[in-house]
Amino acid sequence: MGVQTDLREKLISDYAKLSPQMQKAARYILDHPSDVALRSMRALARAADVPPSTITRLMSAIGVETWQEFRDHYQNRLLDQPASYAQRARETQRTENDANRDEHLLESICRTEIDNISAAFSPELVSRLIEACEAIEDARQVFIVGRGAAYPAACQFAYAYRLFCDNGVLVDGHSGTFGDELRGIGRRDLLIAVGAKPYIRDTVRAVEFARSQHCLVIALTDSDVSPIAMDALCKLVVRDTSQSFFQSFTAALSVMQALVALLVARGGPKALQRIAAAEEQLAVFDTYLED
Amino acid sequence: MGVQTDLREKLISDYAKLSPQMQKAARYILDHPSDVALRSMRALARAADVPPSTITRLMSAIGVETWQEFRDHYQNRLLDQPASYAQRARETQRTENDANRDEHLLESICRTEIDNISAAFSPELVSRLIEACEAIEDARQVFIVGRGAAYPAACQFAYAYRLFCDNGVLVDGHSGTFGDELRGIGRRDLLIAVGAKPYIRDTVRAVEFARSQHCLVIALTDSDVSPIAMDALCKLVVRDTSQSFFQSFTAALSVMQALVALLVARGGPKALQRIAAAEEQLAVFDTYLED
DNA sequence: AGAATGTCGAAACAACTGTTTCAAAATTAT
DNA sequence: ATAATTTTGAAACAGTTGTTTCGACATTCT
Repeated sequence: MGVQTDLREKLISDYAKLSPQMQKAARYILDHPSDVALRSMRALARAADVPPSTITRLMSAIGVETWQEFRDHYQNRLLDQPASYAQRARETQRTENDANRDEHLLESICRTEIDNISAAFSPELVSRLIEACEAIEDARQVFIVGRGAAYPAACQFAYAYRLFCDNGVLVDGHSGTFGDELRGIGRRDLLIAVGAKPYIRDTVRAVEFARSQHCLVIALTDSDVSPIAMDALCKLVVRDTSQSFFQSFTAALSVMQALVALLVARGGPKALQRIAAAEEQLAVFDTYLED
Repeated sequence: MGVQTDLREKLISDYAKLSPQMQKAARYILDHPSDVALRSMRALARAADVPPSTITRLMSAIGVETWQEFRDHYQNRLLDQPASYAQRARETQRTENDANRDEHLLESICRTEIDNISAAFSPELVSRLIEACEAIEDARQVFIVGRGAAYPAACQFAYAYRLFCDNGVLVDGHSGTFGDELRGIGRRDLLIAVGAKPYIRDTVRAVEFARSQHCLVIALTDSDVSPIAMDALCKLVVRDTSQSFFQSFTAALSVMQALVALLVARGGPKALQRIAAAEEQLAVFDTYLED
């Protein structure tokens, strides 16, 4: 065969020279290559939020005669690339060098992560999540605490939550001593505490302090008998099983994100409106890069 | 519905009971499964030398409502995805209108998250992860930057990395102006940048600055043409598909954790030794709660 | 300022999609 | 052989496909 240029590479290299709309289309194609092979052009255009004509224009822009040609290329790629499981199995049978030891590790990490996530969305957890939502909606102030490896999950929730509610406080100790942010916590408030074994003193102390002030607690932790979950109104127990030395906080993060999604969904248009306002404010601060 | 019947098996078991023309069609399908996924029904009929109506009749004969359903099944098999989570997610969204709307939402979030994770551990990403590892091992200093919603993922990596390597620097702007930590960055160093659309200016600037100082970049982002991935040594592209308004950083976090696990595994006993030392040091500070 | 250029999306197009209908043909039972 | 039944493919269908066209809009240049 002649010069079989890889259209994907072409798309990347020409990307900068394309018009904004074409970039949008090109980007979607790069991010969803299998859609090109399996779906129709119009369906792809719809998914990429672009009129069909943009796709056609993109074709001629990258020197492809017709969509059919482009699609064929992607279909062949899909067929050439053997089913990944089969491929991996073959590689496994080769001599055990370091490279496929790494691959094995990653594969088993993947499985574990998926297990952790599906466990986190079990029916029981789902109903507890809804309870958690109701508690958050009723709270005056929502404090979020998570130290060490649990900090990212806490942080994630606090960031998203603050985009549509102004009563969220992340207890991270950045403003002086840790726990400073908890001053004034009381009966009508709520503390969301995140942490798994080994439990960090600060987190446990924060929970105990909150309880002493009659503040309700939602615990996102690794066990029903975790010190963080003591006397909690709502215990969100997730797995942190991991192949490596460290615990995995993937499930915890996922649950945090789900909690946010639930709150927004229940908040209705009012919540969306607040998010829009928050984004506008960020735009004023020139936070984002415009296209 | 819930029963994941393999249509191929069904075709074989029912083969004897089919009419001659249908057998002809069934036989072609069994011999050319990828044609089902990639070509149109009429094209398939033409190739099997059978009128289109025979295919339709075959569908109802094996208890399949529509050709679309049949084709979807084969497409998913081609993609090596046991089930089309994304599509089912769409279906659940349609039927939701009741009080169990929350449960439906959570269920579809779960599926999307699992999809994102499995995509993040595809063979291609796995080999890129190993490349990333090598780059990290060779680097003098490792800077990690991630703003906004990407901060937790960056934070996670930095925290874990610091437990067994002392050349990691989290660029978070806590110590004065953002980017201050980048001073002195150079040829032998490495920057790990995390971010998805909408891209935050600070992150892009950090990447550009690093590049200008001839520092290598590893990008953990949502597209090959993301501004963060420009000229990156290694592009770790993960999905951030989400049911809610916000992007999901679950896959990004998971990849970060996997990177740490890989580094530790490759580091051998020396790495474990350093972790032990770090833990001991934390114990001295009375960080953890003992049992 | 106005002209030239590039970009964009709605509409129109013929071709093709998956499906249904119906009468002819082939098979089976009587 | 004749009636009853099944099997078959052409034709018609409404909807969708990929592509082209054209006027509106925005941007750049003079």
